Amino acid sequence: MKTKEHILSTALQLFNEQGTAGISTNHIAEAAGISPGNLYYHYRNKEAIIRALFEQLFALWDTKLALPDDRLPTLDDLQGLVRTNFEIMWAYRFVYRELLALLRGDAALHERFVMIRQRGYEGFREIVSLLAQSGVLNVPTSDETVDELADLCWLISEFWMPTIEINGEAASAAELERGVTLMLAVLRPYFPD
Amino acid sequence: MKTKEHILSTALQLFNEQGTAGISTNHIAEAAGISPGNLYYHYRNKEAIIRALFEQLFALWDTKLALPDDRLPTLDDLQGLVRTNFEIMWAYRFVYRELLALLRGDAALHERFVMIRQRGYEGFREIVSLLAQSGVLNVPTSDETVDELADLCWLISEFWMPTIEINGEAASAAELERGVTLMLAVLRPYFPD
DNA sequence: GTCTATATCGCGATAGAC
DNA sequence: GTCTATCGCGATATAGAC
Repeated sequence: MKTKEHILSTALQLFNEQGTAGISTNHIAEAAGISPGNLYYHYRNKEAIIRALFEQLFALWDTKLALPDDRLPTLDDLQGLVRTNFEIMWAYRFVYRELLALLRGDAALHERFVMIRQRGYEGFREIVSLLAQSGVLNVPTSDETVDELADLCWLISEFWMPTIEINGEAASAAELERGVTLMLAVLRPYFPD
Repeated sequence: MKTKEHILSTALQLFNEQGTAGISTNHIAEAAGISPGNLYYHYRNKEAIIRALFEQLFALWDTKLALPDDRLPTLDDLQGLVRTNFEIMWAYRFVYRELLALLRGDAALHERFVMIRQRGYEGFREIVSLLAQSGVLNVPTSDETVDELADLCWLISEFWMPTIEINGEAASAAELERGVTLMLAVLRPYFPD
């Protein structure tokens, strides 16, 4: 299984550097130091490689974005979640750079992505709701404000990195942290006292 | 100049429907009812067509997103701006669906996009600041909260449509309006009284 | 301005030897 | 599992006639 994983990590690097459109299976094979034929032995085609990378991303989301299950979440937990998400998204940055284009070409992947994403969003919604319940946020739990705040936090979590990447330079730690700041700015009016 | 414009509108439609990656110059020519050679007479290559479409988008932004210059802007103006922006982005929806990929392949376009976008952001920043000055928002004009609110409104304005498009269906009017709602939710805590 | 014809290229994918 | 060799295809781009 070593070659199979090597292909994936090579492809990830190339996709992150140059985008999926400019990278062919030949490029990946050459960069991985194997023959094109060998690549096709391990993966049906480029689409399969992209799918496998998405699955790695899904697995990371699944394992690293867990909520504490023994206590109520705090504001720090929420910030940590967003920071971790930024890290994961940076490692797989080609994904959100061309997400809609990638999903349009692969209906099965699209469906799966939407499902996974929905789970992630609901986790977010749950945290905000629990913060409201525990009084960290001064919002009635049943209020639609909870939904709005969750939507806003989610939007930042998903699209803050693409936003700063538009300017061209690599996303610096300081710029990413600005995203966390903005999320807190959204919530700040609801801090008690 | 009729053919030249016809090529553009045909390409726009195809790009919006199927993305730029899947559409070749041959496809565009065929859909436009002209020969491939003729297309190349009018445009150097596909990149040139994409650039021309970006220029159309820039022109729309420039003419349609103007602030009132005879009075202070209102909250309604801000909402109208975002709605208009949504309309424009929908007409050129292929752009934000694969923005970072498109810009990476064309340094000159990238530079120009960043400049135009910067102008747009500053206009936004200006509105929020004026809303603060005129007391529509209860925020000290010099406060960093103005920057945060401007950043948040801008993020919604740019990425709300891509967000809802992830779910796969065409962006409905109701879903787009939700973006306006979220922007108001960001500002609401700062409404006077 | 527009067409047809064509040259060149690289990609995706497979067959068959090792 | 891995390689070499190769086929077929479609995309880009140009030449030259009309």
